[in-house]
Amino acid sequence: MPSIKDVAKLAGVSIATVSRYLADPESIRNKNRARVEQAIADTGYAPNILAQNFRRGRTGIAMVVLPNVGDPFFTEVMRGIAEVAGEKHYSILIRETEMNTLSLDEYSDIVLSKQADGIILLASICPVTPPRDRPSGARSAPIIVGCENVTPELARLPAVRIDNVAAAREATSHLLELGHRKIAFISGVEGSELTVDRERGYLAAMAQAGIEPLDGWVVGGNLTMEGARAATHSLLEHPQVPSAIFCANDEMAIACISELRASGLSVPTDISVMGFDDTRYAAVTQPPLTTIAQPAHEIGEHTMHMMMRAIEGGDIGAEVDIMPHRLVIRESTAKPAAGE
Amino acid sequence: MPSIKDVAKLAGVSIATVSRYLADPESIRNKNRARVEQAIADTGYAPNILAQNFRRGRTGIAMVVLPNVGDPFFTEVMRGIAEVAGEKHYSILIRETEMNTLSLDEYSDIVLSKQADGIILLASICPVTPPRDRPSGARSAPIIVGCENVTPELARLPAVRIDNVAAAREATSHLLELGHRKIAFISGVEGSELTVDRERGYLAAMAQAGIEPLDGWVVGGNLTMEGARAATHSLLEHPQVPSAIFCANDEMAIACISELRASGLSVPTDISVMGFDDTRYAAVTQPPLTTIAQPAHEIGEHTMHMMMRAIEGGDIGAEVDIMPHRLVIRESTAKPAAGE
DNA sequence: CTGTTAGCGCGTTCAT
DNA sequence: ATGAACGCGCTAACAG
Repeated sequence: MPSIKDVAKLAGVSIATVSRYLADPESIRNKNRARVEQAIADTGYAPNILAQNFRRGRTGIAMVVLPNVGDPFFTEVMRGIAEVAGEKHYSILIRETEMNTLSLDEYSDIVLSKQADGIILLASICPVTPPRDRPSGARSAPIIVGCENVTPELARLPAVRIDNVAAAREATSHLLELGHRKIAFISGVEGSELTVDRERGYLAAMAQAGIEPLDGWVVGGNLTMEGARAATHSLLEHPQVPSAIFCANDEMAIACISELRASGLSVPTDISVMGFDDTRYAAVTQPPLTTIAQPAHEIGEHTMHMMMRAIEGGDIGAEVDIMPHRLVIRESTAKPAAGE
Repeated sequence: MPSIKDVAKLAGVSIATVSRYLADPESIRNKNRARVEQAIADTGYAPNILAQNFRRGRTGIAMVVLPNVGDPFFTEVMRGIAEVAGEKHYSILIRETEMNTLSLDEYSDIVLSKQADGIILLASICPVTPPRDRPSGARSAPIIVGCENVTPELARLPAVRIDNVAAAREATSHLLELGHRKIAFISGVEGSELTVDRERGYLAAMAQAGIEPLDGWVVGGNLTMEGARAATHSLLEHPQVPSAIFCANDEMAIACISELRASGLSVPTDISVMGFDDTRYAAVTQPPLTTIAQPAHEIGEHTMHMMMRAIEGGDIGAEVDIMPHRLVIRESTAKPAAGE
């Protein structure tokens, strides 16, 4: 592994000249540039990024923490992140947290120990660990919340997301306008603000229509297929089986429909199902899913832009970037069956 | 940001002692250990991983290169990789290549420049760039092929995958046994061995049944939904519309079914559709998908294990780890309609 | 424009 | 068991 020193020696210049060439080839004399280029070719030299990063005190890595890499919505957000990251030669490091939630302090340690320059939280749960007392002068690490605010503690962090309350309210209203009154809600991960917000929107719409959801109509689904299956079952065993089910994401809606079908029910004839996210599966599901579209890719792009501004020194305070959402009506929702 | 020096000063010991404590807390005297621990707590010290890596000459990162992060099959492989990586404190860096294929040399540079300790190629295309002449003594970087062999040039690389030829042959045979004779194949990415292998399996089964596929029955789908849509269209416009379509992955099968439905055809009554991968969507699709199951998670685990062995010095040669596959019959395939 | 020098934080000899 | 000193590869300050 040739180092900058080998190149310098071979080219007959100092290592500083080579270093300058690397930073800006135009900054050295033509004559030397030619020799350096030749030496680089001859030695097969590639700069040691480890050393570069060490010297610069930065990693060029943004860490993305999310509950579930498999969710197509998150995937699309990640794509947006990766796209703008790539332009600026950042890499992104994915960390799937699933249930082992880290505290904010642990995330800070990650940045402080230079594993990453900053952290993007995608709808992940941060337990309510009170920030440890830090020695004075410890700058907090750049942390940006993508998609959703999570625990209340994070509410003051910079974020890029849609207005979940409003979106969930619109979704519920759509069902209401169709004539449904027995509307259930399969929520997300216990304790996440994302869930709280969407549930709040659901409850608000119901309240506005003068309906009080029965006990058992709001059930946790963990944003996963497995969770949604169990939730759907419990809904079907409810004394008042709902005529419409609003799922907090598409993933659950797909599993919900599958489960309904397995129970001999047809969608939307017997039960309407509504999703959230508008992932690429929403349109190909049978029946195609009525859902709330989020601009996933753009959310990712905005998040990473904000992150880079934060890394590169700008204090971005607690800026919150609210992105637009959109109700997409397809075929999984319809008027309730007569008699409902 | 406190450094090891600050801790040493506060504890009244040398930095070497602190360094030893970090490597093995038992290796220093009780008295000193207590003082070091206290000093670490007081300063809020966390080792600078950038410096550690620089010193050790390794990144602790494995780079995963794949064409499409959104594909649930790859996602599951990545999960397997990440799982075993995490146990050994490796991180994984995802690089989506889409169409901008890198040459093997460029991958080598990535490792040589210490962006990563090794590279895992997941069904990505490597263009046929002849390896650049390297100065003597340049060790080749650890590269492992997960899932599929890609270009013929990579055939000699260590790999973890199923027997794609055999699997595709079984899939096709299943259709044949049902009574189909007009069987089409929507293949993957042009130029990838993965495609070649599955196509070879398809052709072998057809040949064995004494059928020669018509021109236009084998059409590229790029492994994406968009590609599959177009491919399905072209199949429907074929003078001899097939009675069964074998898709090289589930993603395409799902889009294919959706497209068929949009054209007023029903699956499997009018046309049978067969997938490949058995992702988690396969079971919830309507109708549930007949497909070939690959042990995605295990493929990921094996791949990462192999990678770690390679990084940690063992020469693993061109070891190939063939994993088992399984035909999963669900409801998207059936006997052809009468008259076919 | 170029070379010399210092030092980033850590692991690792060598002494002691 | 511990401390002093060196160097990993590179960039940045300064002097020329």
